[in-house]
Amino acid sequence: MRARSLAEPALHLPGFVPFRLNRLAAEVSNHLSEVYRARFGLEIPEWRVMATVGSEHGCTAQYIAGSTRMHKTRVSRAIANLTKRGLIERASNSGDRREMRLRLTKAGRRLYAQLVPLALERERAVLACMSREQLRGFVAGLDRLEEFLGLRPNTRAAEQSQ
Amino acid sequence: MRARSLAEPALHLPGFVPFRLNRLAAEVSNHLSEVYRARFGLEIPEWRVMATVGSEHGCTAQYIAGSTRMHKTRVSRAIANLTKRGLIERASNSGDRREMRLRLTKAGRRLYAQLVPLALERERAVLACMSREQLRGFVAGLDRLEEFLGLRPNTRAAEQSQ
DNA sequence: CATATATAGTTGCGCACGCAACTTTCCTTG
DNA sequence: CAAGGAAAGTTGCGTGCGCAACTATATATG
Repeated sequence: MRARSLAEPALHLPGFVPFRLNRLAAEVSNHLSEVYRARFGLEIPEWRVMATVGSEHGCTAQYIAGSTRMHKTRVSRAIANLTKRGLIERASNSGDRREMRLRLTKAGRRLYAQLVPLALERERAVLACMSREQLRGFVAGLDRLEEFLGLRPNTRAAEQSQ
Repeated sequence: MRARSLAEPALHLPGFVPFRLNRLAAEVSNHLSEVYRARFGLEIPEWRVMATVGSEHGCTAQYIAGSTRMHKTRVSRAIANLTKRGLIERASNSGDRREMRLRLTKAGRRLYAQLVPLALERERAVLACMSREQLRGFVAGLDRLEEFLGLRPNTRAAEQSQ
């Protein structure tokens, strides 16, 4: 466990994994945003809400905040925008009147059906730079890191937000 | 190359790599920020500038923007803050009086010497969740993605900014 | 040598974000 | 069933960010 911090601390940002992850994530997001921003007028929070509600019909804002790890105010504003645009609808008819069940409207489902194939294609185009073996190793690392950092309980309720 | 977008588009955000990268990067950054924010009062842009200037003595703001892929205004403001705090100093004595050569001050070098080992330790602590073999595979994927996305020319001049 | 164009860096502006505080509803516990 | 506390969601506020425009300097061109 001896660190290499003797005379030369030797931190080079381009080789520092936390920095590399940030830069890579930002770059990949930029690629993706051309799809959901330029072509559909959605920002990242709106896109994430659409994607979540699209596959988890009837979920709550709290659930979205937990699974995407977005701050609940960010989720709240994204939902407000999407509702105003008529892409999702809120139903408070649950047994718990504090929470709002979210669903895509007809227009929302139409947009979702257009958006998803394009998003998947963008993902595929980026990941295509790796061999199948490389991709397997990379995703295994992702899995491991997410589990270690407690990002894995996606399917579960994800009650404890940050 | 047949996509799976027939009836069910099948996009599940927790398995969508661009999203996973964003979430992971944000989480790792949070871990790191406890070091440079709480203990040294630096935000991400300031930390990146410190780290860059610390290893690339005499570099310019343009170089930092290119290598970190931060917007030049973000870099400019970070430099202004760090200069105000007396951690870096600007010298316009170059042959080109438009650009400013950046260096750590004595106080800056002191802070840098404290900060770097802690940052490296945080990186190590996170990466320690992977076996040596897993880490190798993960970093290989990182390398490949960065090269594909044009994020690699770090050591070079990085003249073409975004 | 004058004009035009490009580059390094800064600043005004609008906006999205996170924090804290708030409202409303639910769930305790006496 | 009353009261305290917790949870879902919203909103006011301050701030950091990106865009566009700007200043100043350097370089190209007639």
